Amino acid sequence: MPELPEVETIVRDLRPVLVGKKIVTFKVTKQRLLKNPLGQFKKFMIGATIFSVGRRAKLVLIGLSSGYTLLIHLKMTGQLVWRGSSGKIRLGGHPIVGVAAVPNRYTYITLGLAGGGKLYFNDVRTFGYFQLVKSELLAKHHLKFGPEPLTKNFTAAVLRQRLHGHPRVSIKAALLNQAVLAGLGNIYVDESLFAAGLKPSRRVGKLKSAEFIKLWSSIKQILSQAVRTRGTSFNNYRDGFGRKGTYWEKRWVYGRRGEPCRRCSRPISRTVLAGRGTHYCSNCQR
DNA sequence: CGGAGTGTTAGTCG
DNA sequence: CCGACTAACACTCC
Repeated sequence: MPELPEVETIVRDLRPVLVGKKIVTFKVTKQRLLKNPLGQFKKFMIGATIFSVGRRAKLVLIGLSSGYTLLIHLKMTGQLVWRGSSGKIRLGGHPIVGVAAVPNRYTYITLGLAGGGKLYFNDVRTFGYFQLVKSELLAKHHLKFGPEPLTKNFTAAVLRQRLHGHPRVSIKAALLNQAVLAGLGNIYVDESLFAAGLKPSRRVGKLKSAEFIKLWSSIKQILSQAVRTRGTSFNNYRDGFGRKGTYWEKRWVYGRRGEPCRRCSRPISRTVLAGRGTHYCSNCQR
């Protein structure tokens, strides 16, 4: 599930309940999900206090008083669920159909917090990971990512400059590349390209100046709308406040193969590009 | 039952 | 450099 808008939603929901809490236990039942030795996690997490919860690209960043930052990548199906001592739940990530309780059979990591709250990491496909990085090295670690599309620094000129190094790549593959631009995934690339009127297979080097500008504004518009609607949810996902992510209902092309285009009524096409299911309108997108 | 498809990313091969 | 493909894994849908 999680692309930029979903991770942003998760981070905003979890921040108020996690900041200021001290970690007292750290339990793992699938060590493959840890990118550092278990001993390091125990050493730098247990006893540490959480002082920040943030996001970079699709990573959740949890700043610790031990001088380390915990990086959590949810990949396809990762989910973070917080349960307070009163039993209140907040969660973010992929909904697991029919599995509402935590912990459950997909819970692989549990953080115990002072005061009785717990943070659970569930992951059906187990592609996600936890990684500890020294906070002072975080900036260096983040160099591999392109700019954040919802910040002021992200101008049309920046987008053009980032894409410039990949002239022969399809615009879809380029936008999926986190080194070009951080945070877009399969859904929002398809949606942004529809909004920009660009065929996903268009080569970056063939885009005109006006098309870069249209693409830039489309990316910003689609992503900010998705953040406002708390992201996209398949199935019956609900967040900890009982609300749904509703971008799914607003989508233009993703997952609409064969359905009439909302703009011109011709059927939405689906192909495979850059190894991903790709949805577009062959009439509205050129 | 079998095959296609699923929100990510790192890696290999040609 | 670049894209096609695969692998990591578990599950749903048709």
